[in-house]
Amino acid sequence: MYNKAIKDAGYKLSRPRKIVLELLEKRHNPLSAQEMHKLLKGKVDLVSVYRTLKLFEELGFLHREENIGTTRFYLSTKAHHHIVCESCGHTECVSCHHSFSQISGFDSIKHQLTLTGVCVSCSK
Amino acid sequence: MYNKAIKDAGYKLSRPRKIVLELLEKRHNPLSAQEMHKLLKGKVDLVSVYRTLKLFEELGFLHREENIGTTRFYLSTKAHHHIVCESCGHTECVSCHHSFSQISGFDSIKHQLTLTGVCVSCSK
DNA sequence: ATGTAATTGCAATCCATTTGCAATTGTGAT
DNA sequence: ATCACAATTGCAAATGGATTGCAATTACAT
Repeated sequence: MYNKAIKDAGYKLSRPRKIVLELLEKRHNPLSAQEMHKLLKGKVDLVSVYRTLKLFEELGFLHREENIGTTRFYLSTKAHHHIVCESCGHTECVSCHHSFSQISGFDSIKHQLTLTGVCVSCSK
Repeated sequence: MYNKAIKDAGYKLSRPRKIVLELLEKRHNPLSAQEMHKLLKGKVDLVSVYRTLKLFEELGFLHREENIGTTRFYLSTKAHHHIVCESCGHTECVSCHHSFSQISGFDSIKHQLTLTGVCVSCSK
């Protein structure tokens, strides 16, 4: 569990951290800091949400996805991608089978893929 | 030329539009609004840069690329990708040969790829 | 139970981008 | 060329996401 990863890395398992982690585990789709803050109904300060997300990302089990306007975060042992419905926001995981490591003239290549479309229920 | 596209669409070929277009044509790598504003040394107001870019994008010959922190724009008849050096900002075009059209449950799929790395001269 | 360093919450700040509005300018008609 | 007027600009102010400073609080080792 991720609780353990936090403690093992020498960080306190504080109330905000437990609450944010719980939320992320319940809803396993990408969420923005603001969305989490709203969903938590004032239980955790927005600033603490940001700081918590930053820590989780550093610990390697939270990944970010830059969208238009905000950044969304999702819990996972490994980074992957998501396709987001433009109209209802529904997301689905898309496994990553792309390698960009052989682009000439560059080292340590990282990539981020943003996929958007219209889901079946919205296209009717 | 893009001048023609602006006029054909019924928009005025104003001084800021000419200047921004000229800059984008000269430097054919992605630039942020702020970078353009700086490069233009006060010749065009930052707000006008933003409005001009918005228009060019609507007209279809300017494309956006979301990076961490800012959005960069590049002139092209068709969208493609770029790899950006994390340390010096140097960019290079990467042609797009990915098809994501067959993801089940989604229509009208669009994608945006962000590639970052460290270029040869910076990795020394 | 206690001490203390880590962490929180609030306010204030930062930075990219957008909006309101009066002044200016491009363009088509005269 | 000049005119007339809508489109467009530039400034100032506002917005919105994210970050920072700091005093008060809290997790946790002892």
